[in-house]
Amino acid sequence: MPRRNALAPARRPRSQTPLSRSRILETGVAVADRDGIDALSMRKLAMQLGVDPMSLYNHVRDKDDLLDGMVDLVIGEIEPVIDDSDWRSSLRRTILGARATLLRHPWAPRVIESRRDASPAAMAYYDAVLGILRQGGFSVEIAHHALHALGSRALGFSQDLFVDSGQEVPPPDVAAIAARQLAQTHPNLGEMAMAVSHAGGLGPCDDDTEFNFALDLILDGLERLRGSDGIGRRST
Amino acid sequence: MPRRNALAPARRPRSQTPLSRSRILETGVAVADRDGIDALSMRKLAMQLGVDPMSLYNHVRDKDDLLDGMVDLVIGEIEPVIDDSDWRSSLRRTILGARATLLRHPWAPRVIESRRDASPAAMAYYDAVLGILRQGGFSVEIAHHALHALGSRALGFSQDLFVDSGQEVPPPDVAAIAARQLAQTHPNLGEMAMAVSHAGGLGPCDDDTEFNFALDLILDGLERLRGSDGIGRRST
DNA sequence: ACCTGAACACCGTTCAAGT
DNA sequence: ACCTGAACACCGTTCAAGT
Repeated sequence: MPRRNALAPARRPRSQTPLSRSRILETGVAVADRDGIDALSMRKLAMQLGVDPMSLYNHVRDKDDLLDGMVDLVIGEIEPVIDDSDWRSSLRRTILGARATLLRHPWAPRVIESRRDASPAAMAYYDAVLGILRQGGFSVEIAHHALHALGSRALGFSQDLFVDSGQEVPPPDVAAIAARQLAQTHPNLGEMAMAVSHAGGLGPCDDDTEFNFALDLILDGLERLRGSDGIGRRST
Repeated sequence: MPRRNALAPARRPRSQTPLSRSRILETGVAVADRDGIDALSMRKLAMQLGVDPMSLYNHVRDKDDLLDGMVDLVIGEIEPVIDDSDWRSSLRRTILGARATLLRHPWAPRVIESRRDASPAAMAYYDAVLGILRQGGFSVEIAHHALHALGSRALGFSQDLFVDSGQEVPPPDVAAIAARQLAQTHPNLGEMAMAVSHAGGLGPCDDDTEFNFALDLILDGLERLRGSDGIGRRST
């Protein structure tokens, strides 16, 4: 908790410390962490800093530049794990570390996906990930494919479509009824809903479990391609 | 091209055909296809329909409801391929079909990711995908994991972080210089940039190639788990 | 050099009034 | 029942003026 006053209500119209790009970015991250990214407007950020909205534009080109900087700050928090003994555990621990970081900034995934170019911190991170793969014996080509195959998972998140997070877990009996009704129109979804929760009802999925399952699936697949040159893949 | 007048400039202040939810949704899709999703405002959509902005609210709860409906329309275009002989090719062809559909609506992935709940069409699609897996011999548990592991890929897209699409391809000599300069600060990225394009320079990645690589990697991994109950997975 | 006030051109949406 | 005009409460950003 380094930024002591970042979240305190702006009591004085003037700020005591002079405005700076990094102060703006840090406050932006703090506001987004607290209120969500939709609540982050240039005007509100300025108010938080005790400053006129237009003053921000002396340190930040526009809102996109602000978001670029915030993303860079967050990705910069990630610390790649380099453990020369084993590419697989190095990469796995690195990615789970990235995941832990991004979980502290729930708004980050969506903003990261909307960026056009990789920020300096993202470049450094990807360079480290590539380094782990090359060190582990992957060809340049396969390492490149691997990065694409991991996609956002390389940074520790997966855009879960139609997420049920934030939805409350219904009591088992209600869930069972819902699942049965669902099965009438969508038998396979209904069956799944029935089976997903141990109680036999429709419960929310465990994000961490699913993330780890998919990550291991991909890492296993990559291990099988290690040492090959990436040529001659089957296409069914 | 069924909607003859959907894109014609609104010549008359009144529309001849009465407003309806489906006419609004179809026009919304058409406008987003043509101008991008950022250009789609309630006001602009109303103008396109030759109608007062507020009239839309008689058929659509709010903008989120509009986007929900547009997503439902697009996902409804996808036709799952059911070929009982082989789960793998059924699923593969289904997903590549979804991909072809979404490529016609470049705005859709981002909007899909922002939806809270699965639309009716999405429910039907996922039910079909689950059906393919169950028919193919997967346990409910593994089929469920598979859906999560596929993530957005089940719908035919992968959110490529920091995409270089839309960027022009530099001439080989310029690319080579850029790659060499990149290598000074980021050796592994530089090496990759050097190797990616056949000409030895930094070129844009082939989205289709990468999508297929990752899809096959996942399908291969799933095939290996087929028939198991999903219990007893290793965690490194 | 940095900050600011007023202003511009947009948003989504409410609400009361029309037909 | 459906449509509308005016209005509200927001946006990001330009620009000329201040210090």
